[in-house]
Amino acid sequence: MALRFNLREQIVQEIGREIVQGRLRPGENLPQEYLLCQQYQVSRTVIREALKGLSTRGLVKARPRVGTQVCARKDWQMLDPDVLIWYFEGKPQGEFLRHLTEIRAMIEPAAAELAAQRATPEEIARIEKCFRQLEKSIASPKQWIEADIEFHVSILNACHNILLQSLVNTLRKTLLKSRALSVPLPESGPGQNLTSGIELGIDRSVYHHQQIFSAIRDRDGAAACRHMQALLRDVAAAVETLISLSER
Amino acid sequence: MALRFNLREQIVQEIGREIVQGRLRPGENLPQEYLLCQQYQVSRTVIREALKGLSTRGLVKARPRVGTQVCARKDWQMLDPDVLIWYFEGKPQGEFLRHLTEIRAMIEPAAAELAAQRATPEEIARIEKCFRQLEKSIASPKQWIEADIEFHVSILNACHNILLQSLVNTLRKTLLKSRALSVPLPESGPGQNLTSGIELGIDRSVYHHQQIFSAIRDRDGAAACRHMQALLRDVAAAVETLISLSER
DNA sequence: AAACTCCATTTGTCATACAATATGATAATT
DNA sequence: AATTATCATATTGTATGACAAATGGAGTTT
Repeated sequence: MALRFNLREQIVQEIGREIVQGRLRPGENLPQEYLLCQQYQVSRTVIREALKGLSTRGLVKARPRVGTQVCARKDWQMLDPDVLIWYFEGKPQGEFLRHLTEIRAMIEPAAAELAAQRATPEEIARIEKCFRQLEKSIASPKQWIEADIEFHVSILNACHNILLQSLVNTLRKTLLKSRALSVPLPESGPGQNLTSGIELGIDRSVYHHQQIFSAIRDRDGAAACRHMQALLRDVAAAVETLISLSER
Repeated sequence: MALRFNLREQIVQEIGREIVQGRLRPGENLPQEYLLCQQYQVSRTVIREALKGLSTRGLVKARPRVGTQVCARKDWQMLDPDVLIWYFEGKPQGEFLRHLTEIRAMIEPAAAELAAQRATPEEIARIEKCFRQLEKSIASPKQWIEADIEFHVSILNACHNILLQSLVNTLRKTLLKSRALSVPLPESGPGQNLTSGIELGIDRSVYHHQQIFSAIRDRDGAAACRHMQALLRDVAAAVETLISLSER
């Protein structure tokens, strides 16, 4: 067992995975606290604090005399980064990226349009700064991904909608915590064509980003929306490519 | 203090509000555990389990020797329904509805289009059932709101995107837990014109819903998108009306 | 100035006891 | 017989006291 966490956190992770990945099913009772103490060889304090971590995430509900039951899926706080990670760990590679890209394709064009109307001069300057950083990062995949994320976050923040910002922040945290992005890079040996393929895509990507930034700066919402759509079509295609490559 | 909750939950709520509503600021230290025990007149067990609930939501971080610090806002799990409610409690009336409607206007047209492509026959039947229920509920505001929510949820679920479903579920839970919807109804005395205004809107609303359902059934994504946009324009206008009325 | 050692402070963990609560069985009442 | 009231019991909720582990800083050495 990894020692990155304290006892409580380790047990949260273990039981959390058991539930979210379906080995403990909704309605089932967890063993009683004193049995969990024996099972994990820890004190009841640790078990109870771990169960609190799960009940805060809506995964279990404890009641005296009844015990601790696994909640129905509709009660789960799926938008907790840990819950999301546990969930997608149990799914095929790339599934998270696929869903993420899809919801981005729904949101970001409309968000770009709104940002074009609402962004303050400071926010436009911030978007430009992120774009310049992106231009400078085409050589380094790691830096490029970071700069790319910052660019999109800066646009979404310019919408001045706290719910949107919260969603983006959650997805960003999940993306960075998960290994979703660290998968395709290791196999740079035989897949040299993958690298060139990505670089081919990067030129188009930089162009799209430039067009999006210009449109927002010029307060042209329709154009910002259009170019964001085009960019996300490319992203979706790239994700599918990565998935098919990682399946070999 | 309401006794709806156990001690731990009460303290989670109290300190959670202190943080999210800004009376305890990021970087600040909470009092040490033994001091909190004195302050709230409870055992350290309760304090620790409460702090655990806050740290799971990303509001605080505890470290030996250093104490328990309020986290930066970017670390907060804003999409936890409790955190959202605490946050909007500190904001003007209707602020949550406004932000909610805005993010719906970004997402739902695209989602309706996707649903038109992807919905299974069962899901289309479900959407129709929700629409029929809506038609039957025009007389009862309470039932109408429920049916309306179910209709939109059924469309969003037909997109088969777990992230989208999770977001919708979170917002739905928050809406139902908060008093956001229970505000305008009490003042039905002098505001009779409000009622008639809403009923005028309901006719249009039923029409829009009908068009949306038909478009999805007929696999006409573009039309579904168009009609959803029209509906949400009306919703946004209604929200603004309610806000201005509640400000009198 | 940098690295190391030690110390004091705070949270982390353990153990035990008792209180509160919800369920099901049992008894009392109609 | 059906319903209600009571009680016993199992499980989590809370309290208390003790010790362990981790961390930051002061002081020491190089």
